[in-house]
Amino acid sequence: MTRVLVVDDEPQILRGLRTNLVARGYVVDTAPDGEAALDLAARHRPDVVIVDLGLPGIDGVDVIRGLRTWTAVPIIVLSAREQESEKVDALDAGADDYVTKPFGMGELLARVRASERRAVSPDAEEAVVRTPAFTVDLTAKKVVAADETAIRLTPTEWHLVEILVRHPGKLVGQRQLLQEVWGPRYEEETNYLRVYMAQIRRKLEPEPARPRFFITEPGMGYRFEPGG
Amino acid sequence: MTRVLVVDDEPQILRGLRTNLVARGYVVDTAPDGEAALDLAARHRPDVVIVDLGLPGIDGVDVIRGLRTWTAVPIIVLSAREQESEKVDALDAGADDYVTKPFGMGELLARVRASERRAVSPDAEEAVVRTPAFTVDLTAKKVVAADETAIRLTPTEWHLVEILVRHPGKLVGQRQLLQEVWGPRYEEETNYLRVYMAQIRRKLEPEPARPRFFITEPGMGYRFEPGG
DNA sequence: CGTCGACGTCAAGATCGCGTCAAGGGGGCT
DNA sequence: AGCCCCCTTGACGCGATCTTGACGTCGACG
Repeated sequence: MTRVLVVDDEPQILRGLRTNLVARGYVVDTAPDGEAALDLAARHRPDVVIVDLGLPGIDGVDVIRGLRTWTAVPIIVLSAREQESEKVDALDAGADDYVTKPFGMGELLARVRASERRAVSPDAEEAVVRTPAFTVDLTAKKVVAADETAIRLTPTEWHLVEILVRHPGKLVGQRQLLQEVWGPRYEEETNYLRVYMAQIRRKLEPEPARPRFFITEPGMGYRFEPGG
Repeated sequence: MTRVLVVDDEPQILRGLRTNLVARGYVVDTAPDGEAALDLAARHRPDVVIVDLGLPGIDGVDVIRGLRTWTAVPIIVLSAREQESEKVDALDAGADDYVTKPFGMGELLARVRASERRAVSPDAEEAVVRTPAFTVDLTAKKVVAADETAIRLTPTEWHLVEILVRHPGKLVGQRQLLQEVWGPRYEEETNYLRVYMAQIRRKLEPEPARPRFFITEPGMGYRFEPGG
């Protein structure tokens, strides 16, 4: 399941893209302006972002910069402007691709596929992490306890678990966690981390009061220890 | 140093691209056809490949397929053909980007930069410093004793250890330590250093009273000696 | 031999960060 | 429209960590 965020101020284009993408099996979010786009991106964590440069309010290039402060998600730019300086600015701000309107839907879809392929390929291996108490399947986005029962995680819980599990043994700073899960404006809300780490431990740790796998490093961050 | 492989059958374009890329500090290989391209790619392992679709002999799309059998190197396609089906084929064969001729050099360079940026980010190097008594993992922010037991450091302790370990064998002034850990207003508080160095030695030195690794240079600062 | 400066040690109070609980509100699904 | 789940937010207690001061030790130097 690939989630695509489309940002454009023209309702027709938005509708056209949504229809085509949904028909290909994508899950689609749409945003009419930059504000909504940044907000949605932080909450829904799209796998690909398609953004129009000519937006009301925040400029498209600034949307790209805003995203790039905290995520490496592939960004495809749409634009009616042919000027080379526009393209260079958008690409150097962190965009991955640039398509000029009018564009063919087939081409755009092919570029989306290329973006997906790039993002998924590096970690295709070893998508399952096992511990003595539970198993995390990163591609299926599932957690299974040692006794084979499935464990349900909320989106936010999963997001945290995913980040920690992808860096086994490494300390992940609270800033980084907050930024990646909630967005760059939440770097100070260490409260969230405490609440959610407690919930995660309740669901995954044999003894939530004595964490073996999700270790707190006071004042610094959290660490996932696969060995326990 | 980034190595770029340019594949095109028109000598002028080849020369133009080489000149521009070399001027930007890239190392450039050129190939006039697909055979030479695949051969050069295998031998020189480029970081980015720029390939023209209209090649004599092997088709450009087949060059892409050939590369994709063994490498994930970013591939940028150049082409005079505007047809959408061409673009879709090239992208689905594994290309990352597609630029139609005539193209602006600034745009192409920006797309090369975008490719580079994507490729470099996922690689995080391991920074580990070993001594006979303990091992410091700078990326995981972890210290392990010689007997494999983990050693817990507080944030301040870790900060000090990190600075010293990153300058092995070198003397680090007390001013510098105080400034980096506590801030510029604490440059005179050499007390702090004494307290924390004592704690660090208690945790890491086999004989805290006779430091082997964290050496005091009276009146000047401290030094980390990996050999002990 | 005495003094002085710098360092190591220790202990106690203040502060900070963490885990926990619970209530409120909003959005999605039926 | 109603319900339920999830996210947000605040308060509280406890333990760990930081800060701070005092004291002992050692070596250099006069």
